[in-house]
Amino acid sequence: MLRAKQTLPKKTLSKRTLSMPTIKDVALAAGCSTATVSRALANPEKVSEATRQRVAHAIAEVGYVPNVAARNLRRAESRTIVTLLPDISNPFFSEIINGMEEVAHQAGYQVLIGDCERDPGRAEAYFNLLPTNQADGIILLTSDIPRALVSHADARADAPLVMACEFFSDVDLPTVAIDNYQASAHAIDYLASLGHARIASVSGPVGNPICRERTRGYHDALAARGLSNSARVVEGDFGFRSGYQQGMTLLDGMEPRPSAIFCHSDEMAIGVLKAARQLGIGVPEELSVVGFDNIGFSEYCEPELTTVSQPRHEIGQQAMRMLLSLLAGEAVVRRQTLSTQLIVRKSTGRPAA
Amino acid sequence: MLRAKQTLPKKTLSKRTLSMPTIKDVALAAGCSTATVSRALANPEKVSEATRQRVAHAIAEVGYVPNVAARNLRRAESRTIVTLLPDISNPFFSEIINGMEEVAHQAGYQVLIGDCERDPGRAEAYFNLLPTNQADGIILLTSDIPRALVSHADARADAPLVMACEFFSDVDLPTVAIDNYQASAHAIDYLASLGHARIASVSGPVGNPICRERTRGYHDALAARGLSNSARVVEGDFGFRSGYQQGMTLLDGMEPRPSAIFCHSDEMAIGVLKAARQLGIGVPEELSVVGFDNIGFSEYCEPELTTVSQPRHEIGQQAMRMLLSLLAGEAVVRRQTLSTQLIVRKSTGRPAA
DNA sequence: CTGAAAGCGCTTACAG
DNA sequence: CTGAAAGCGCTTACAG
Repeated sequence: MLRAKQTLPKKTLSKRTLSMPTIKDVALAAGCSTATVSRALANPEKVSEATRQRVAHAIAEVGYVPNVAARNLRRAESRTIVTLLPDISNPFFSEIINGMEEVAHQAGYQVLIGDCERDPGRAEAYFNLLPTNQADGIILLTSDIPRALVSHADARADAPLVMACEFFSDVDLPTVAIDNYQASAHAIDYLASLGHARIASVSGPVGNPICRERTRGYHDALAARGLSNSARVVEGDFGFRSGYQQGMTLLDGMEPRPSAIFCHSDEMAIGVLKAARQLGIGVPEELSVVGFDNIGFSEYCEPELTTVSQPRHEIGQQAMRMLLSLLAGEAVVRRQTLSTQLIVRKSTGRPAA
Repeated sequence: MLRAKQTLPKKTLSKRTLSMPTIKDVALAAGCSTATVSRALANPEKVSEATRQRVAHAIAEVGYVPNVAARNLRRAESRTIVTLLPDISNPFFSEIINGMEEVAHQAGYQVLIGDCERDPGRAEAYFNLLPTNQADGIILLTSDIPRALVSHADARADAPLVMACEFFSDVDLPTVAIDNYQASAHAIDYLASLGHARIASVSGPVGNPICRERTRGYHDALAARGLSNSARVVEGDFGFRSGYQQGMTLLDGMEPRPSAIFCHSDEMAIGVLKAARQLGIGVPEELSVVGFDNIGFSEYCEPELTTVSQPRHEIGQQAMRMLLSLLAGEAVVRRQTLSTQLIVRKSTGRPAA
């Protein structure tokens, strides 16, 4: 009888030949009820040693694999976490995602990556996975989503929502991030200590709270050095092109020209590098440039980029841990701040004399 | 009675207050059976106009959203496609993924991104989603998976498996890709036509079929020009660092030094650029460099990179269309070849006289 | 065109 | 420690 099971058509990827053994088959083979098989799997301590053994053998014998769809339906969960990000093509996010997947997989969860780039409707579509149990929680890597999706209620209740890197100015969600104010102030301070007196900045979108924080740090650090007069901030969108364009604005138009530029992303800093090159401005002799994020490319551009490094892998891990704790109904430190590091490479130096 | 429904606790993301209306609620409100509601949704042509109307109103009234888990269990499908890729941090893939998501979402499918980088066991884990209906199909963006996962049976049957960009040397899966042999030969030809006689190459992993194709194109193109004697291929892994290292090997060690280097990826080409810079070798005056893929960086490195562009968005779209056709049981053109384009920028020129 | 009923594969009080 | 039974929310022959 058990032998018969084994002569089933060989498993292949074609649907036709596919008919997976169910919990019923296991129960039959083990000589117990499906309830007991289920328990042996989910709560082994509630099943006698002997039964557990028989079930284990039976499972191996028939080649049983639980049907997750059925389990999820019954348990009203999906074991899926979605992470919403603004742009999947930005390599900044990939290491964060790796960190998230690491802890998710270990806990038996999947992560679904939701790219919101094109269309704000996508964020809503992903949020709609929650009430229908198609997703158990969401990690937001962007604050740029329709405001209506997130409310104060979500912040107060045990909503399965975690922010990573970013935050909302008006809703206090559980968050893991760096101290953007400090990191920015520190970069400016480093530039000032080198002797720079005209330090400009290419910000990310000004509506973005973390960019505001960074710009606040920028202004305060300048003020502390008595350099406020030379402050100049232009707005980019984190991408190469906007860095190039705004680099042109700052370097071609302004008089006197800034001797240093602090950018809110490496891509923009690399765009600034290109603008400088095109204008024949030497980096770092005539211009210092600082980026943000320490993406892989920052070591391979010319010159190698000085940049603020975030612990991306760890951010991903912590954010996922936080979310899983929330799902488990555990108490959670609602605000985790990880430390950054200024990585000094070749794009910064003393200003020309 | 219907009014009562509307005073349910306001929807929030917290699970506690969550109790979504089901098809039963709709049936009640519409005064018909659940079967009819189901039909009105799935096969409206089987339901009378009047009933359809009542159902539509009832759905709006109670705020019904189908429970996808239940539907999937019943239909034995998941409406999820997984795409396996070697390394999520490589920006080459993001545009392909965008293309896939575009057509998937339109057809009511999700795409689950499976990063296989770390651990070959991950590929197997993703394949295991198939027989349990947690995924309906797989698009492979890598050929570097355990051999046992894919067999001839899969190629012959209507297995829901599609290859994009890559292919297996011994299993003929439905594939959408470029002609790597031609694209490579064409790049070499371009270099030769510029006057280069010593053209080296930094290949991707030599076990990779597409790299073999490219190397074959490289050799044949050299042979056609009588340049076989100077052929030299070193192996990289597509990443920046290996490009830099192998660039050093080619430029620092060899005598006579190659005057042009063809790389199997932009990242490696950018690594070669860095090696040349460090050795004081001018590009393109003393060395021409060609990359592959036309990633975003390639326009922002110094000098801007000449590279082979693949229609990444379209590859993603076509691969997904092919897979959905397979799932629909439709006939499919099993081999789609999309065209490439050599984008000439600043990293190539005539060799020094 | 419509409804009653069975069933997808699991889990979980409940009773013993 | 174990089993019978109900139920998660849908879909789909089957019969009318």
